[in-house]
Amino acid sequence: MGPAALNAIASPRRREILRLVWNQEQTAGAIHRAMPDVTFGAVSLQLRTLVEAGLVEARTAQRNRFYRARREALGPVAEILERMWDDALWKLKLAAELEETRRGPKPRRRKKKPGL
Amino acid sequence: MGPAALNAIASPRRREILRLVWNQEQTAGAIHRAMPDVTFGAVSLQLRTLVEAGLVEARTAQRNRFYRARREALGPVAEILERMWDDALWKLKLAAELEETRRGPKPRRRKKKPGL
DNA sequence: GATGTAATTTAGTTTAAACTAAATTATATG
DNA sequence: CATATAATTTAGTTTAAACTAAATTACATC
Repeated sequence: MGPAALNAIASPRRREILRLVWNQEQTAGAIHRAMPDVTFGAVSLQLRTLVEAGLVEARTAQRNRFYRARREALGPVAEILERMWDDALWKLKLAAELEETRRGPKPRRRKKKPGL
Repeated sequence: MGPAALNAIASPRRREILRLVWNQEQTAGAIHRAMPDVTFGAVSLQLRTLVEAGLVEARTAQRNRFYRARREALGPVAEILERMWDDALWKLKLAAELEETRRGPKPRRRKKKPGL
């Protein structure tokens, strides 16, 4: 548990990802599909932060990249997170939070590719 | 350990404060004097964050306000922090970090008070 | 080697945290 | 009540994190 790990679990988004890969590995694509309010790129960057903090590890297979939590790296904090996720009150709080912030990525006009 | 607590301990600055009030209470002034690279106002705001996260509590006496860590609120994380602070390697790392970032608040021209 | 799929990386933007200076609140003391 | 001390709060700025769109890499399949 270095400071990078403390920083990593401070972000709700990264905790969301951590939760998805907690009990079984998931591909980057599956993780992204589970959180449709952000782009694939954003998910990939957060995965990188988690890997660099040592909280998640990756395995490459063909065209996929499988991620899974390194629960042992969290030590006693693993239990804290599990309690947070299990707690019913918590679930309500999270639902309210998500309701507020999750309205999907704002649609932007796609830049026209300049023909050569 | 709510998410506010996880967020609170993610900040190096707040961990620095937490460390100062870990074993005995300190006045806001003493805390500020121990970190001369930021203003008193900045310290006060971080103290507020820590109190709101439930990690620190305050007691008022005369003109002073004494702060101390609520170690019990951190549960198993208390040990993690203590280990971080005790570890010699850690001390070196922190010293290097501080060397980089701590050069005191940038001096700014004081705005002249308009005479009425 | 063109096409398609999975994911990462880059460069730039937006959002939120941390900070500053100054104003303000509260309490004590002459 | 004026002055001084201790701390907080406010309003605005700076810095850093999170995000986006588009480009790029990597590996299959035709």
